Amino acid sequence: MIGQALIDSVRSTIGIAGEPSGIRVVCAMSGGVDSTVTAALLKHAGFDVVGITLQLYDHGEAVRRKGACCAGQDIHDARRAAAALGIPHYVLDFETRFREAVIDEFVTSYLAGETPIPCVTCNRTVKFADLLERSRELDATVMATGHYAETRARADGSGHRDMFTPADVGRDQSYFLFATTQEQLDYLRFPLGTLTKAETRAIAASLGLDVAEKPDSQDICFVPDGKYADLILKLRPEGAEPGEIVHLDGRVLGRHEGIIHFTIGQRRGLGIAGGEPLYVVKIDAPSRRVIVGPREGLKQTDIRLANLNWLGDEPLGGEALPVYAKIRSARPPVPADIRREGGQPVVSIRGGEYGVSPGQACVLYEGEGPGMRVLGGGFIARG
RNA sequence: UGGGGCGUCGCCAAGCGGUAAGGCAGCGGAUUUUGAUUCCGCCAUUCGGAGGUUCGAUCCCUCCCGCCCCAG
Repeated sequence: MIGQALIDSVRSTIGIAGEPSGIRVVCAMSGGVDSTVTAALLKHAGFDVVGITLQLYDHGEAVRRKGACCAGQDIHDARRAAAALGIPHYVLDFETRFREAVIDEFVTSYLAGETPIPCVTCNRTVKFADLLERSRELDATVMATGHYAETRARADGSGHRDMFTPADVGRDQSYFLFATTQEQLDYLRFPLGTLTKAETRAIAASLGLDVAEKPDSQDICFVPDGKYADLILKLRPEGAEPGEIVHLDGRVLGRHEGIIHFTIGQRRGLGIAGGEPLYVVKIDAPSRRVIVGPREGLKQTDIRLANLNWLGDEPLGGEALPVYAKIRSARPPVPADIRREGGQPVVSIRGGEYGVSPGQACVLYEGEGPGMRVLGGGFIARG
């Protein structure tokens, strides 16, 4: 059952004055628990909900996969959930767009010796650009997704919204949302941001949703069995160019079957036994070399960012601004300073960080602890 | 073929008479809307080979095999 308090919370999250039935909300439905509950909450709160599911990649091989999304079984789940909720539902074929914007970039990035983060790419292109445009075409006032993050209207009456980390810190997905522009943020809503995952599941169960027990998604959605390298090799066989594994001190320790198999900070899979564990410290794409060294060799303080999405109140200048920076999804933000240096944003991690991988995201926060404001972020650049 | 040293899991390495530590690598699992990291678990009935001494040997003795070093 859904109580009045929860309904009020959902209405508050949407934050649009007026009768809910007169407010159209497009809800992105992946077929998973989170987005299904999001749609259900919106419906129960009285909004004019339209469900949209994107078909993103080949639906043949992913039909029975656990933890996938946006293909095969998940689309059926979404459609069925929408029918059960009594809301209109559309499935949009975004396969071509997804392939060009997300998969191709993913492959190119790995071949360049970087470690891409496709979830961010997908959010900033397919979901929050293309899908959002469709949502506007459908005359929706806002678009909602099942992400765990919060947005709130800015108190200055500007109509803009700020993004914050969610109530369930363990499920914080702000790391994957850093590239959301101010304009997109103003249009987006994340109704689950005030709930915990456990509460979401409980709501799904109490509403008798079929997806209540569905496993969480994990791994890269478009990679069938976790073997992302197989996908790259299928599309670009040259990714299998072997190369040398070289120690920081210059010794050649062995060979590898392609730089696409490695990411900075990686320890396992090197197949090299020594006195102490070795980590990938650097990947040199042109020479196909994978440089390894002790853990201490991973330490880095200055990080240059590419494609900065800045959500702060004041423009970022040459003066250092204290922030908290998060360079990987499963680690808390750490104290840092950000400034522009010759136009390019540079983040200085005060205590240094280990395993800074080009291609990954460096997300910036204001303050620390629960409910941190997201100041945007950028992709970690090489060098 | 004079002298000395060494040979223990794929790699490194303890044990030196009482019934095989540990690290690395590997494998499996947990965690994770990316890749990683991290954590947990597994991983030598056997100590180069053959004999001998002993209640009992990887540890002592003998011989053989294979490396390494110093001399030549």
